[in-house]
Amino acid sequence: MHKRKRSKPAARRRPLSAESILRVAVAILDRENLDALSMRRLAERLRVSPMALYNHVRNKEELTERIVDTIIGEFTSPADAGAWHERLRTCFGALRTVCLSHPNALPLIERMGSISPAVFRPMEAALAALREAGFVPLEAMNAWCTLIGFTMGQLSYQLRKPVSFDPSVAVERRVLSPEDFPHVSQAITAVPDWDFDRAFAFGLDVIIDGLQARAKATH
Amino acid sequence: MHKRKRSKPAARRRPLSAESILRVAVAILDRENLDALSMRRLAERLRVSPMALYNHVRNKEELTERIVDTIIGEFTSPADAGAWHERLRTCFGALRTVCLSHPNALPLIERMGSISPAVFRPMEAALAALREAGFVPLEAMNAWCTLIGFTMGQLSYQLRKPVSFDPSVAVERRVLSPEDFPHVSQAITAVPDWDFDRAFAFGLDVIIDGLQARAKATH
DNA sequence: ACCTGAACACCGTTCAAGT
DNA sequence: ACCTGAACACCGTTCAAGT
Repeated sequence: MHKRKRSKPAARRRPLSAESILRVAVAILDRENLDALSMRRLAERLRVSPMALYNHVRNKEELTERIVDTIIGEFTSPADAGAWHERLRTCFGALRTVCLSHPNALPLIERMGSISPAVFRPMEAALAALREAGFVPLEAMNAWCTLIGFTMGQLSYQLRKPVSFDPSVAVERRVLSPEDFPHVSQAITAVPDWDFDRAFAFGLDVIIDGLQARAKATH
Repeated sequence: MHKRKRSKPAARRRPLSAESILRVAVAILDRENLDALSMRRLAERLRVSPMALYNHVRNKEELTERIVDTIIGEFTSPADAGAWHERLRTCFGALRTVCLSHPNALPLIERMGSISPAVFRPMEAALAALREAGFVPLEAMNAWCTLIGFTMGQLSYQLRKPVSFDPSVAVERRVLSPEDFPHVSQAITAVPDWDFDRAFAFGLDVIIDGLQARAKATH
């Protein structure tokens, strides 16, 4: 018989590893969505029994934490050179870009309980810039908290199920009446082309201006 | 026989209604957690078959959106009087307090796709103050976006599974080495008593300072 | 109009068994 | 050391049936 060696088991991959599991998991997340990421479907994609995964990952929670690590691991710190406020801008801009490249992962990022170096790299870069600006540790931590809160909070809005959050569809559906919400109504007609990039740049400028004023005040 | 009228069916409540369902659902959320909020457990608490719920609520998604509406509905707008920056402060402070009183609901709030007046009340109050400050609609919207992003993003950090996010436990577990993360390490030893209320006040001040500078600049 | 039980198609995970 | 199938205890939801 002319069977080729081991050709039958239908493209049975190289031995399962935490890396391959993680790679396929992120692929499911990016190409489908969060609901599609179940242990059973993941195993199916890897052509393996669901229980095989548990040899490489303790449980689903550990899997999701490692996914978050992998994603945040894509962040690269800004160069040490340049003005501190410029470094802050590129730091949080880069973090935002990473998160935007994996939009379905945001709920996992927001709810991660993990501790890995990856998570602290943006923090380290930001604190370095803030200390250089002259802030004492407490101020630097408060400033970091302001910047990361703003960045992630904006992303949360941007990546929400979009149609329904758009205030203009609320107007169409009559739940937002111009009598009860004059300013909201006026704002959405006056700003028909909402741009999250522009809003992020605006907010970052506002915060950095506020920080700069404080940095000068204490010097 | 001395059966009391209808006393047997074990405290079978008044007829099921969307209100009673919502009330019990929020109770489960507040006293247990998000995982405990399933249609089946909710029905059990209401002493009713799971399917009975579907006479009052289209599906679980509609239920969670109505929960978010109820919670955000607890927000009360600040009075129209006072300086615009003070009104902003009380507005976002009040919103934050509401969210903090239902800590397990934050993931639902962050992922709501709902449109109801409740959701736009804080926005209306903030835009009113911002317009009074002299911002044109686009600026006012950008400023709103900055403030709400910051507020919700901070809450997301504050309400994370706490132990594991605390950087100091990362140090204990050796994943955060002082050599690789000098500034993070220094910051957490220098600031042992982290206070989210203080951090929120700091961030709000920074943002409002930045906005105030802009408001003056254009006048 | 409202509620029910049975059933379906999913979950994550334990366990005993195989190599 | 790694993988498997069967089983358990859950989900949300459909459907046909009851009042």
